[in-house]
Amino acid sequence: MTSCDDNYLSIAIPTPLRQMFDYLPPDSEANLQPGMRVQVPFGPRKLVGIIEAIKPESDYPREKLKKVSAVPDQSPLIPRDIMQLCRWASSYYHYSLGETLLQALPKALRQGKPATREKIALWSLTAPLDEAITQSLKRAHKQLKALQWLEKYPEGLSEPELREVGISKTILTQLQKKQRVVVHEVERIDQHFTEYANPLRQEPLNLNTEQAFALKGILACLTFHPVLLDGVTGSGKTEVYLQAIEATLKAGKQVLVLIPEIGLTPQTVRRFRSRFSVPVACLHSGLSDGERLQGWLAASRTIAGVLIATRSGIFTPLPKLGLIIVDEEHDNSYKQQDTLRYNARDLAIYRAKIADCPVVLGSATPSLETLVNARKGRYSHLEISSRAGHSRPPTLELLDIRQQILHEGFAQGLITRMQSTLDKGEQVMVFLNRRGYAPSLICHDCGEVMDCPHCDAHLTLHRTPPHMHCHHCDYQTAIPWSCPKCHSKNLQPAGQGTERCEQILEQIFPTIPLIRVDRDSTRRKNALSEILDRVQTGEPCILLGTQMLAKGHHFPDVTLVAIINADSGLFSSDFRGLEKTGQLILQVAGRAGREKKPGHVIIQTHNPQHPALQMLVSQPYSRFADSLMIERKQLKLPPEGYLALFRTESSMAAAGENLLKSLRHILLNHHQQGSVRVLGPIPAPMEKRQGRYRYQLLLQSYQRVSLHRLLDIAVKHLDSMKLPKDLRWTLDVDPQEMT
DNA sequence: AGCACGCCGACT
DNA sequence: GTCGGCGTGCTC
Repeated sequence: MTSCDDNYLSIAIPTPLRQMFDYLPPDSEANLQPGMRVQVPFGPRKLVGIIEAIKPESDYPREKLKKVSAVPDQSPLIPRDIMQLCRWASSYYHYSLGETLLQALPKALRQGKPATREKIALWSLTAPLDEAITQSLKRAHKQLKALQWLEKYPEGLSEPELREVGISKTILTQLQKKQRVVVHEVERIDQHFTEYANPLRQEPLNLNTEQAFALKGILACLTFHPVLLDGVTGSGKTEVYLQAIEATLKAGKQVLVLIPEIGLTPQTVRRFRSRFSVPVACLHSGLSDGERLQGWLAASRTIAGVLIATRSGIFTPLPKLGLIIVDEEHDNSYKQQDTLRYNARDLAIYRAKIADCPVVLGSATPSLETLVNARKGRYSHLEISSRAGHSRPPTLELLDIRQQILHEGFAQGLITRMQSTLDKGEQVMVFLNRRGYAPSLICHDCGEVMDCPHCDAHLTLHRTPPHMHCHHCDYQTAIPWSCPKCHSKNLQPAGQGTERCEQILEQIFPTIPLIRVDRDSTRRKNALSEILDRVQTGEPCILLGTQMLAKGHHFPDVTLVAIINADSGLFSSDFRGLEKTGQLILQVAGRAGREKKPGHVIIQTHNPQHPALQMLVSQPYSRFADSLMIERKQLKLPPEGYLALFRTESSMAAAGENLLKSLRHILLNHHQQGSVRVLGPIPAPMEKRQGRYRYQLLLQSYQRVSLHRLLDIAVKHLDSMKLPKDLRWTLDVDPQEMT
């Protein structure tokens, strides 16, 4: 409620200007509250803004104030807790509050569309499934699967829900033609999740001792407490999550589950939806703007009891929030790499504090940041060291390939092991973190390497379809006939990509089905889930792929995992390179094996004596992490020190460097006591990218507070400068990658 | 960041 | 004579 004195509205506007703008209330008698959406005239344009505060005075001359032109909603779209979260994010990441608040809303609302729930089309069976129908669809695998899902949900399923379980519109239309299914428009149910007699659809599984202990730890109290759930892959973390969610729902509270970008697979959603009868909403990049709005509304109106979302979901209102889960908390995709550069895992901690609820960070390979917090007692540390259902952990082995004859990157020893695994009727997974045919094309006569004209990077050679491709700026060109420098026709691919690997493996194992999984082979919608279905049949095959193989999926019939080029991760210019490599290797390793058939991992390396690799294969992850921590401590690097990185980008090579040089001077003048180190400016690891020159200035400190004080000064300084038109600067607090 | 205003070059 | 290049300045 606003008193009659409060006649000025402070409005957050989506502009990089770091200030609020005052407006007069609209003519209409609206119940105005902070967090409400407004439409305002702003210069020559009309913008959507958020009421940041209602106040009795304004510093701005009254006659110059403009009036709010419309108030589209009855109540705030940004509730108090989300406002608090955004204020914190805005100040911590030194980003405009207006832009922070607006990015917290789904695009449809940002664009001024009404916050209304639409009618939805629900699909359901025309008649119960019987033997005859099942028989008739014996060869139409997918159609039958669709009918089986619909049978379980007599109330009907929407298209997005069906898509999440791998059923496309095409399948539904086919079934509609056969009159097996019907579609009807219904009002969306506005039943709150608390009104379901039993939130469960399916009974929980039995927990082993460690799982039960972990669950108890999470539910020990329902007030704020962060928990690191440190469980090896296959230890049954998800079942612990599900039971913690169950308890939370039964207490009348909602749950937010954050998942890495590629982790939000149909299988994940399926698992949650089959367990719970209350609505499970989800938000991820595969949805349309309209679908995202509906998911957001279901969560913020307490219709959904559970929200599964990727990083931006951290900003979704959940009025009854009672538990946050961040799965695979070490995953890089929690860090936004542009605009507001937040880390959703870190925001999750703050949000749980606001909501006064438990927050679970789950991982088999926790980030060093989280491990330190656990060790210092800020988080409770719950470990699950054994795999659920008595399955044995995978064994890891370093394969020394020094002085060995390599068959296009494969050591003979590895090929032999692959053969014997396939002979046993088991599956093999080959992990290679490089797309394309070869990472470069080189002139055998003069040594010239084909480079991207816009970046300091080699062009990747692709064979299907044949072209040269820059993975940094998307530049594409035909494969050259001859060397542009010496005109020799002797151009040779150098190094291995997945396409080339595929070709080689087909030669070595001509009778074995080979399945390639990378961004190129899975571009088509549903391609990945079709591939995964095929692997699940258990027939012997070779699964070849990139990162995509490492996340979210489990391949129980894979018993041998080969990591082809582990070395590329060992000497990365980024200080987190080793940590990321170790996590990746263990994540890949964790994909394999089951109860009676444990997985074995072979890591090809030229550096078998590398201490980190040694540690990784012979010791638990925590020891590996310890060894990395020593170095971080010595170098003042996270988690022992805090970093902030200024980046510049300009088509003129010197412009950015000069800006950062002047910034450096300002900072050193303001800050002589030396608790913050200012390093640089230096060129970015890839100085030129997309035709622009990039520089960086690194700030490093043991004290977060003094670092942020200095950042305030720096940002104020940069804001006051007028910069050449194409010179951009950004600030990255707690940068994840220094690229 | 947009977007308008404004002041100089090659076109129907 | 006009369309349009992007410099500069403002946004309650």
